[in-house]
Amino acid sequence: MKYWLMKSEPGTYSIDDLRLKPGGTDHWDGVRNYQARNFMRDEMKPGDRVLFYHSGKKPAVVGLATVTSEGYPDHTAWDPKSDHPDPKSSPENPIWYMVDIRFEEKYPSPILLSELRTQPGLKGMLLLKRGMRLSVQPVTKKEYDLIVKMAKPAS
DNA sequence: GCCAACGTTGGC
DNA sequence: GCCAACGTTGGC
Repeated sequence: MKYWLMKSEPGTYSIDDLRLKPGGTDHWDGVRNYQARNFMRDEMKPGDRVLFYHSGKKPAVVGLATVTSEGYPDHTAWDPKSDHPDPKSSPENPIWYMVDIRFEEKYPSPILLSELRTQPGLKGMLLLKRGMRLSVQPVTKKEYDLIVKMAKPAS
Protein backbone atom coordinates (compact mmCIF):
# COMPACT_ATOMS: atom_id res chain seq x y z
CA MET A 1 0.00 0.00 0.00
CA LYS A 2 1.23 3.47 -0.86
CA TYR A 3 0.59 6.88 0.61
CA TRP A 4 -0.05 10.13 -1.19
CA LEU A 5 -0.84 13.76 -0.74
CA MET A 6 -3.23 15.45 -3.12
CA LYS A 7 -3.53 19.20 -3.32
CA SER A 8 -6.52 21.24 -4.22
CA GLU A 9 -7.49 24.87 -4.03
CA PRO A 10 -10.60 24.71 -1.82
CA GLY A 11 -12.33 27.42 -3.84
CA THR A 12 -12.03 25.16 -6.84
CA TYR A 13 -12.52 21.78 -5.23
CA SER A 14 -12.61 21.20 -1.50
CA ILE A 15 -12.79 18.13 0.68
CA ASP A 16 -16.46 18.94 1.21
CA ASP A 17 -17.01 18.78 -2.52
CA LEU A 18 -15.65 15.25 -2.41
CA ARG A 19 -17.57 14.35 0.76
CA LEU A 20 -20.87 15.38 -0.79
CA LYS A 21 -20.47 13.33 -3.97
CA PRO A 22 -22.55 10.17 -4.20
CA GLY A 23 -20.66 7.60 -2.15
CA GLY A 24 -18.11 10.29 -1.36
CA THR A 25 -16.35 9.21 -4.53
CA ASP A 26 -15.15 11.29 -7.43
CA HIS A 27 -12.54 11.33 -10.14
CA TRP A 28 -9.49 13.52 -9.69
CA ASP A 29 -9.47 15.23 -13.04
CA GLY A 30 -7.57 18.24 -14.26
CA VAL A 31 -4.01 17.28 -13.39
CA ARG A 32 -1.86 18.67 -16.22
CA ASN A 33 1.59 17.91 -14.97
CA TYR A 34 3.56 14.95 -16.23
CA GLN A 35 5.11 13.91 -12.96
CA ALA A 36 1.77 13.98 -11.17
CA ARG A 37 0.19 12.15 -14.07
CA ASN A 38 2.79 9.41 -13.91
CA PHE A 39 2.03 8.83 -10.26
CA MET A 40 -1.66 8.44 -11.00
CA ARG A 41 -1.22 6.39 -14.13
CA ASP A 42 1.57 4.09 -12.98
CA GLU A 43 1.71 3.93 -9.24
CA MET A 44 -1.59 4.62 -7.55
CA LYS A 45 -3.63 1.55 -6.71
CA PRO A 46 -7.00 0.97 -5.11
CA GLY A 47 -6.58 1.03 -1.35
CA ASP A 48 -3.78 3.58 -1.33
CA ARG A 49 -4.20 6.26 1.33
CA VAL A 50 -4.48 9.94 0.53
CA LEU A 51 -3.90 13.04 2.60
CA PHE A 52 -6.27 15.67 1.30
CA TYR A 53 -4.54 19.03 1.22
CA HIS A 54 -5.96 22.50 0.74
CA SER A 55 -3.62 25.05 -0.78
CA GLY A 56 -4.19 28.77 -0.68
CA LYS A 57 -5.08 31.05 2.23
CA LYS A 58 -4.82 28.46 4.97
CA PRO A 59 -2.67 25.69 3.55
CA ALA A 60 -3.37 22.52 5.51
CA VAL A 61 -4.06 18.82 5.48
CA VAL A 62 -7.81 18.73 5.95
CA GLY A 63 -8.63 15.04 5.92
CA LEU A 64 -8.22 11.61 4.43
CA ALA A 65 -9.32 9.77 1.32
CA THR A 66 -8.71 6.42 -0.32
CA VAL A 67 -7.82 5.61 -3.89
CA THR A 68 -10.55 3.44 -5.42
CA SER A 69 -9.38 2.94 -9.00
CA GLU A 70 -6.36 2.43 -11.15
CA GLY A 71 -5.27 5.33 -13.29
CA TYR A 72 -7.41 5.87 -16.36
CA PRO A 73 -7.63 8.54 -19.07
CA ASP A 74 -8.88 11.96 -17.98
CA HIS A 75 -11.73 12.56 -20.39
CA THR A 76 -12.03 16.22 -19.44
CA ALA A 77 -8.82 16.80 -21.41
CA TRP A 78 -10.57 16.36 -24.74
CA ASP A 79 -13.74 18.14 -23.70
CA PRO A 80 -13.39 21.70 -25.00
CA LYS A 81 -16.01 22.84 -22.48
CA SER A 82 -14.12 21.51 -19.48
CA ASP A 83 -12.08 23.69 -17.17
CA HIS A 84 -8.79 22.35 -18.44
CA PRO A 85 -9.01 21.18 -22.03
CA ASP A 86 -5.92 20.00 -23.87
CA PRO A 87 -6.38 19.79 -27.63
CA LYS A 88 -3.43 17.43 -27.89
CA SER A 89 -5.27 14.76 -25.91
CA SER A 90 -7.91 12.50 -27.48
CA PRO A 91 -9.75 9.26 -26.63
CA GLU A 92 -7.41 7.46 -29.04
CA ASN A 93 -4.35 9.12 -27.59
CA PRO A 94 -5.02 10.18 -24.03
CA ILE A 95 -2.25 12.23 -22.52
CA TRP A 96 -3.68 12.87 -19.08
CA TYR A 97 -4.78 10.38 -16.47
CA MET A 98 -6.71 10.42 -13.23
CA VAL A 99 -7.83 8.12 -10.45
CA ASP A 100 -10.99 7.88 -8.39
CA ILE A 101 -10.82 8.66 -4.72
CA ARG A 102 -13.31 8.22 -1.89
CA PHE A 103 -13.80 10.51 1.04
CA GLU A 104 -12.86 8.96 4.37
CA GLU A 105 -12.60 11.64 6.99
CA LYS A 106 -12.57 15.37 7.45
CA TYR A 107 -10.56 16.67 10.36
CA PRO A 108 -12.40 18.85 12.88
CA SER A 109 -9.42 21.15 12.74
CA PRO A 110 -7.08 21.15 9.76
CA ILE A 111 -3.40 20.48 10.30
CA LEU A 112 -1.82 23.66 9.10
CA LEU A 113 1.23 23.68 6.93
CA SER A 114 2.90 25.83 9.58
CA GLU A 115 2.32 23.04 12.13
CA LEU A 116 3.73 20.44 9.78
CA ARG A 117 6.85 22.56 9.52
CA THR A 118 7.40 22.39 13.26
CA GLN A 119 7.39 18.58 13.36
CA PRO A 120 10.89 17.15 13.57
CA GLY A 121 9.59 13.88 12.12
CA LEU A 122 8.51 15.63 8.96
CA LYS A 123 11.84 17.16 8.12
CA GLY A 124 12.55 16.09 4.59
CA MET A 125 8.90 15.71 3.67
CA LEU A 126 8.44 16.54 0.01
CA LEU A 127 5.62 18.96 0.67
CA LEU A 128 7.84 21.09 2.86
CA LYS A 129 10.59 21.42 0.30
CA ARG A 130 11.12 24.85 -1.13
CA GLY A 131 9.51 25.33 -4.50
CA MET A 132 7.53 22.10 -4.31
CA ARG A 133 4.44 22.50 -6.45
CA LEU A 134 3.53 18.94 -7.32
CA SER A 135 -0.20 18.51 -6.84
CA VAL A 136 0.04 14.74 -6.44
CA GLN A 137 2.99 13.59 -4.43
CA PRO A 138 4.15 10.50 -2.58
CA VAL A 139 4.28 10.47 1.20
CA THR A 140 6.17 7.92 3.27
CA LYS A 141 4.30 5.68 5.69
CA LYS A 142 6.13 7.33 8.56
CA GLU A 143 5.06 10.77 7.45
CA TYR A 144 1.51 9.60 6.87
CA ASP A 145 1.24 7.95 10.27
CA LEU A 146 2.68 10.96 12.00
CA ILE A 147 0.26 13.35 10.34
CA VAL A 148 -2.69 11.10 11.14
CA LYS A 149 -1.52 11.09 14.74
CA MET A 150 -1.30 14.89 14.80
CA ALA A 151 -4.95 15.01 13.83
CA LYS A 152 -6.03 12.95 16.82
CA PRO A 153 -6.84 14.91 19.96
CA ALA A 154 -4.32 14.22 22.70
CA SER A 155 -5.55 11.48 25.01
C1' DG B 1 -0.72 41.53 -3.96
C1' DC B 2 3.96 40.03 -4.34
C1' DC B 3 7.30 37.14 -5.90
C1' DA B 4 10.22 32.89 -6.06
C1' DA B 5 10.33 28.57 -8.18
C1' DC B 6 9.11 25.78 -11.60
C1' DG B 7 7.30 23.95 -16.16
C1' DT B 8 6.37 24.85 -20.88
C1' DT B 9 6.75 27.12 -25.22
C1' DG B 10 8.91 28.65 -29.18
C1' DG B 11 12.60 31.13 -31.75
C1' DC B 12 16.98 30.33 -33.29
C1' DG C 1 19.24 21.32 -28.39
C1' DC C 2 19.67 25.73 -26.00
C1' DC C 3 17.64 29.21 -23.51
C1' DA C 4 14.81 33.40 -22.92
C1' DA C 5 10.19 34.56 -22.24
C1' DC C 6 6.11 33.58 -20.39
C1' DG C 7 2.42 31.49 -17.50
C1' DT C 8 1.22 29.16 -13.29
C1' DT C 9 1.53 27.64 -8.63
C1' DG C 10 1.26 28.60 -4.09
C1' DG C 11 3.36 30.36 0.25
C1' DC C 12 3.74 34.54 2.57
